[in-house]
Amino acid sequence: MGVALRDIIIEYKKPIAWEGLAGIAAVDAHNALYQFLSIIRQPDGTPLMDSHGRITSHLSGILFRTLNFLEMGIRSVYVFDGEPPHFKQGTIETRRGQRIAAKERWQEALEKGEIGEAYKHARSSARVDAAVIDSSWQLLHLLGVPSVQAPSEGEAQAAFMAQIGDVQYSVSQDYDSLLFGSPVLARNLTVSGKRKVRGRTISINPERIILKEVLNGLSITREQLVEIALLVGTDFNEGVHGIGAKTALKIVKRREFGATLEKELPDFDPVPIMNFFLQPPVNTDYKLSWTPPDREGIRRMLCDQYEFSPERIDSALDKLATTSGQKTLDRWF
DNA sequence: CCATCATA
DNA sequence: TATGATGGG
Repeated sequence: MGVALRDIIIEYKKPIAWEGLAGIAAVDAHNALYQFLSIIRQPDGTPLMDSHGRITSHLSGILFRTLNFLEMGIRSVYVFDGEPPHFKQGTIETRRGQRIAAKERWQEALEKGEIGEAYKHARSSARVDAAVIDSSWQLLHLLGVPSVQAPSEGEAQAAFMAQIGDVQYSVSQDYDSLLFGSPVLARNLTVSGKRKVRGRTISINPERIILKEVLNGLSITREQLVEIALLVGTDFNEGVHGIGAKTALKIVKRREFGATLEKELPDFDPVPIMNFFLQPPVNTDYKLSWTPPDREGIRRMLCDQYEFSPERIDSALDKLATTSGQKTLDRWF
């Protein structure tokens, strides 16, 4: 998923306290939803579902995270993907195949009673489908959180909104929004601050990446960062086998991007993808406004339709009303 | 993922 | 008050 720039970006990832994140955040909806669907599962891999078998993991994730963000002074905007560019087709098909394979392995592991394996493969089988998107859109509306429909890639739309100052930063686990020009990217915005990795619980803290710091630090332009991405591979192209981020950085700084591509991938034309990163299609016709959560509406949707516990929903909403202080909230809505 | 409860 | 285990739908 995304682009493998980790090795050259790692030193520009700075820990950031929650107070420093107060403001408006453009959330990469697909990334967040995938994360929720992937992780919010029982140990054997079964996602949260209502009695009709409809998946509800993402609704739980959206609800608690949105309310927690509000308590931290973060107003989120969810940015949804539109039509993918035609050159993403290969990636889309590869992922589809991987999901199907993972689903089969999940079943096999279950039959063998291998719970840990089952969970692992179940995670990889997660899919953000139309039902997930529709229900997410509906819940966000009830929470009073604006959603924006991107014409194409959500990360590109989020980057645009950050560039023009409508949001302070974009939120995603992927680095693509930097390629699209997002001045600030925030990662690891989990409230619990903990994650299980191979049985161990490690602490995960929010981090911030400032595009300007990356470019200045590496002494490259955004165009060159995109060149690096094209060499290592993106969602839109395969990249050159054997070239990682560090090698790509050297190549690009030596101004050998064109020569390297010509030699290694003579049939690949990078220009359309380059242009897509540098001037992606974006929607400029949106408006952002936040309203207080619609308690009754949320209850009707989550409790009456999806069988959430009313007690849990009430206590989550009560916490927002009291702990943050009504004055603070009134200023937002 | 997050909330909640048991345990210390 | 902190940590770990468990359940949520």
